[in-house]
Amino acid sequence: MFTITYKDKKTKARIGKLKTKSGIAETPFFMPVATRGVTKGLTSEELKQIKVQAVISNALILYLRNGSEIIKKFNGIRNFMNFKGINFTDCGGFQMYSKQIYLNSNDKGINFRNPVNGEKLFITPEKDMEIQMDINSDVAMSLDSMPMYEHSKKDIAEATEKTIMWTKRCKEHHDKLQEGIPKEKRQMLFGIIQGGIFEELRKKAAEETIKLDFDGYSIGGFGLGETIDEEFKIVELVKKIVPEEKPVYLMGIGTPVEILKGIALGVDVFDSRMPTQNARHGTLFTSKGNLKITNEKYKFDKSPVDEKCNCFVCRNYSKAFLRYQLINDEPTGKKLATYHNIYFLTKLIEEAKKEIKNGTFERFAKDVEEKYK
RNA sequence: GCGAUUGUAGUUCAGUGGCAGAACGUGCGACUGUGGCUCGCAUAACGGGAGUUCGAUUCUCCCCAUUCGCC
Repeated sequence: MFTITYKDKKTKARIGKLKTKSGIAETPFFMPVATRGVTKGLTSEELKQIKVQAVISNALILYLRNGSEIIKKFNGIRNFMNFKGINFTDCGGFQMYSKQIYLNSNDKGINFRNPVNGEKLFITPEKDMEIQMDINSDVAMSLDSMPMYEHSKKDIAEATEKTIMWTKRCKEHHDKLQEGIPKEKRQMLFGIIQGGIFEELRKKAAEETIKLDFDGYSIGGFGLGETIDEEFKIVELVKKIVPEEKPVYLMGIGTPVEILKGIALGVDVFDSRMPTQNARHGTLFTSKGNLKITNEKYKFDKSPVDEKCNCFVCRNYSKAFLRYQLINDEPTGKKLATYHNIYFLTKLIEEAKKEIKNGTFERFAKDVEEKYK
């Protein structure tokens, strides 16, 4: 299911192949978010053009508007959105972070308010597995209880315990739902490891989760206020516990610097709404660092967003054009900005892989980090 | 020409005899496992002149401009 093909000599970086029922993706890779079955602004054909290998949609959000029910009739999201790469689904535990829909939770599951019709929804680990099976993604996530960064250590410890409990229930129910399905046609399941920035909590969560033998392991709960050092100290710790031959997914992380730091520690999969959201709000990745395209200084600038970028936006459009469309809230401006940011990140990781094969990855990662300071 | 009306940020409008407000715009920033024509901060104004008053953007007069009506 996961094989490592190259290993960096100086860092823990590695290249691998993740084999799913819909095909193979080469790790490490970055997944744009496709929460409702679409990456805002981009068609599946454009994702293919950019060579995006995988996207991640959201089981809970899809369920709220009957998406999972509709998708089931299509035999899965692959047919529904016509994206022929790998489809991940997020369980929706992260939506405990959303004050708009989250109500409360207990040991059995999570109460959400469906904003569409005001209905109360109780999501249990079992229910969540069923929704993700309906969506028929290639890789599903176990349901976790999302701890808030600002919560007390006691609260985070409780959320971590609850997550471990739910993770077990997810695994058992998921196995049951797939009984009789040949292994190569099964949906994979990743277990989410929580624990905040506390080493002993993360350690315990990681140890308990790996006992259940998941197809991969997800590190959740970052990008919410902790420092980069706090974050990667924990990533390093979790990586020491997870067996080397299992893929590791650092959930929600998507800045160029953090992705490269993750790769250096042996993380294989990333996702984030940051590149798409930032694009819509006018912050673009470039080979020289972040560029705020809406700044007045680009008003008459005929040059492309990034001279070194080969994406179709940079080959065909000027900064002035992109700025003008973005400050006027033109959907096409947002689309082009999104295209560029996703292309940039995807390409960055492709370059990182070449550098790993060359044995020059460490230096490459340092250079990029310098530019994003 | 006569009568009336209104002049406050770039725009549309509040308001006050004693520090002048909003919205939108503009500028800058933020955004990390949903999302927003999102969020945060900043910017900037009393048409001109005279008078009354301790003090006028506010009251009075004149001028200029606006809008409406009438000839």
